[in-house]
Order: sequence, then C-alpha cells, then structure tokens
Amino acid sequence: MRPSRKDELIDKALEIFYRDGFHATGMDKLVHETGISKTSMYKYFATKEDLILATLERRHEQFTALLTEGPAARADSPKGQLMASFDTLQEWIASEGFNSCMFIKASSEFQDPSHPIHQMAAMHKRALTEHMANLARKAGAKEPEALARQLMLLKEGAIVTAHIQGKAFAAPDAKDAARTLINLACPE
Amino acid sequence: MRPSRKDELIDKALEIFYRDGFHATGMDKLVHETGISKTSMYKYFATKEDLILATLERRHEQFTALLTEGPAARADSPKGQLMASFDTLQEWIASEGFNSCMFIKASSEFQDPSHPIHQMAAMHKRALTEHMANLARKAGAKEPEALARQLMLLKEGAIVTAHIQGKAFAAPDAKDAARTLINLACPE
DNA sequence: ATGAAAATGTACTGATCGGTACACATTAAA
DNA sequence: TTTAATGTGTACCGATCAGTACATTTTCAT
Repeated sequence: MRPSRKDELIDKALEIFYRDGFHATGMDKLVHETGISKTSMYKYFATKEDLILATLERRHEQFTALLTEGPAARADSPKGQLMASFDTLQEWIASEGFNSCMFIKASSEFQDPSHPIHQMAAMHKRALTEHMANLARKAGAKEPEALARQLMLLKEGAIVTAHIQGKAFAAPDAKDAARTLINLACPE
Repeated sequence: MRPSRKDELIDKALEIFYRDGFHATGMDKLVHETGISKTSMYKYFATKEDLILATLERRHEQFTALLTEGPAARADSPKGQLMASFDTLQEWIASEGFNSCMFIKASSEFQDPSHPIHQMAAMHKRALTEHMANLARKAGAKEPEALARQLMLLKEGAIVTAHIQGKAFAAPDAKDAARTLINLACPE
C-alpha cells in the first residue's frame, strides 16, 4: 500500500511542527510547504489539534521502533541494551535535524495536563519508561522501576540540555551517569 | 524604592507568560490581566520580544537567589549543599504554581539558537551549571565540572518529567540518583 | 489656579490566525 | 457521452495578532 495523501500530510506536518513549533506554524504555512490545499487538510482532520495529535501518534510509532530496534541490534544482554539505549540517544542528538523532543515541546505549548496533546506526551513518556523498566527487570536490577525512571531523567535532561546549551556534553554525560547507576543497581 | 509600574508589568507578565506560554499570550491579554494600557507597555518595551527578555532576566535573578540562598540555609558543607539543592528542587516542583521551567519552555518556543531568547535560556543554564561546579569543586569531587553537568541533567529531567508525567516520582528519583553520583564522586 | 509635560485609554492599522463557502476539476458508473 | 459524486483550489470569514495614532487625563512646577 503506497503512502496515501493523508500519510504524506502527516509526515510533512510532523517535520514542520517539529522544526518550527506548533503555535508558530499556521495552517497557511502547511498549505504552502506541503502543496496540499487547505480544503483537503480539513477533509482529513477536522481541526489543527487533530492534525497535531496525528503527527504525535506517528512520532510515537517512530520512536517505539527506534528504541526497540536500535539497542537490540547493538547488544544482546538486557544490561547491554540499557547501556546501548544511551548510544542510540547520542546518535539521535548528534543527527542533523535534532531539535529537542517533540513531546517535551508539545507539553510546553499545551500545558494543561488535561489537554489531549499534553496527555499524549504523558502516554509516550510512560511507554518509554515501561520499556526501560522491562530491560532493567531482565537485567536483574534491584529496583527496576526506580532505575528506569532515573535513567529516563538522564535522557530527558540530555535532550533538553543539548537543545538549549548545545550537543557537546549532554549525551556523553548522560551515558557516564547511566553507567554508574546501572552498574550499581545490576549485580554482575 | 517602591516597585515602579514597569517592575509591576514585568512581574505580572512573567506570571502570565509562565502560566500560559509566550506565543499563546497576546498583548491584549496582558492589557486585560495587568490593567496596564498597551500604550504604557510599549513605552516601557519597544516590542513583545523585549518584554519577554525582561521577564526572563527577572526570572534568572529570582533563581540565582533561590539557588544560592536555599541550599546554603540547609547545609554547611559543600557536599551537603549539593544534596540540599535537590531538596530545593523538590520544594519548587511541589509548589502550587509549578509549571516546568520558564527557560526550557522559552527555548521550546524560540528554537533558533541564535535567537536572543534562546541565548538567554542558554546563559541561565550555564550559570546554574557553573554554580553547581563550584560546589562540586569545594566538595572535593574528582571531576567537578562533569559531576555538575550530570547533576544538572537530573534536574532538567526531573523538571520536564514532573511537568509531563506528574510530580509523584520526579524529584525523589532525581535526589536518589544524585546521592549515588555525589557519593561516588566526592571522597568522604 | 495655570500651563507644560508626561502618562494613559480608545480606537485603529495591516497581517495572520483557524476554519469555511463555493466554484471548478476529476473521476467513474451508466 | 451524460450524470452524479468526490476531490481540489481560491477566496473569503470573523477573530486575533503585534504594534501605532491621537485625543484625553493626570501630574506637578510655577
């Protein structure tokens, strides 16, 4: 099944929202940059908010794939995969289009916790944390949920810091701290 | 010297920008909520951007005071102050009006690294990191700058996570991880 | 009290916001 | 080829955006 026009719209809107922000991106800009008419857009999505939600769903799918495939290809052991997830993070941060995390930015622009966009961001982070907790559990960590949450803090911190301060230190620092926490929590 | 009308504007604008976001806050809303006329506002600040920069400067002053006074009152030793800074973080996150970090949100809405608002955010974070590095150095940490940066990652992560996922775990998790890193880096 | 100067409020600007009305082009069944 | 249905583009809607013109009020030295 070739990508439908709707899929195309989601992909391009995702790119533009990620690059320029949500409030800063008007529907007219989307029309101009995607070449898709406004009528068609509003055929696919009733409101701008619905379109934003669709782009976040896609982003969530992309990251679920990245976070499960990436580290799995790098290491066999669960402990190795925990560490490898920080290499994946480093690669992402170093990549050209990196511009912080779309969900962090979404929750910055839609702050009300009951807002669907904010809740989608919470769901995404919850899923990532659970994935880390599963790895931590398999790695034999004493308190896998706590370790997972702490490693997530390092990742969120690295993303935000790389975005604000630059890419130089954030990812390696996160990896160093993660190594300390993982080695201490997971008996060899 | 009583607070001038300009100071009043900065304080109220700070509160509203922090609560609702920058792009989402129009000048008309500021007029309505502050009771200060638009003409007066544009007498004090030539553009909305200038007003935003003024609120961020004030926020920076507030946090510089908070981050130096708070931990200093809680602990004497530099190592104790490093730990105490995470109690200050926890208190802030738990406080009612907490709504993530104004500078993180600012850099989310003004993403271009060369933008004055983005650079102001970078300056703020750099200053906080330097302050942590000074404490780490006095505490005898092996690599004080690296430790400071890692602790900052935990703080940024806790702020973002508390904002997106809720306040339940973020600050205690950050403190637990920080204790591990600090104890390992600072010889007793 | 008076007059000059500063501060203020109202009403407006053109541009852009999210969203829609409607005419036109395209398709496919008959 | 005709007809109905669908898809698309243009031009527009009222609301709001950042910012301004200007008349009016307030302030204060005289």
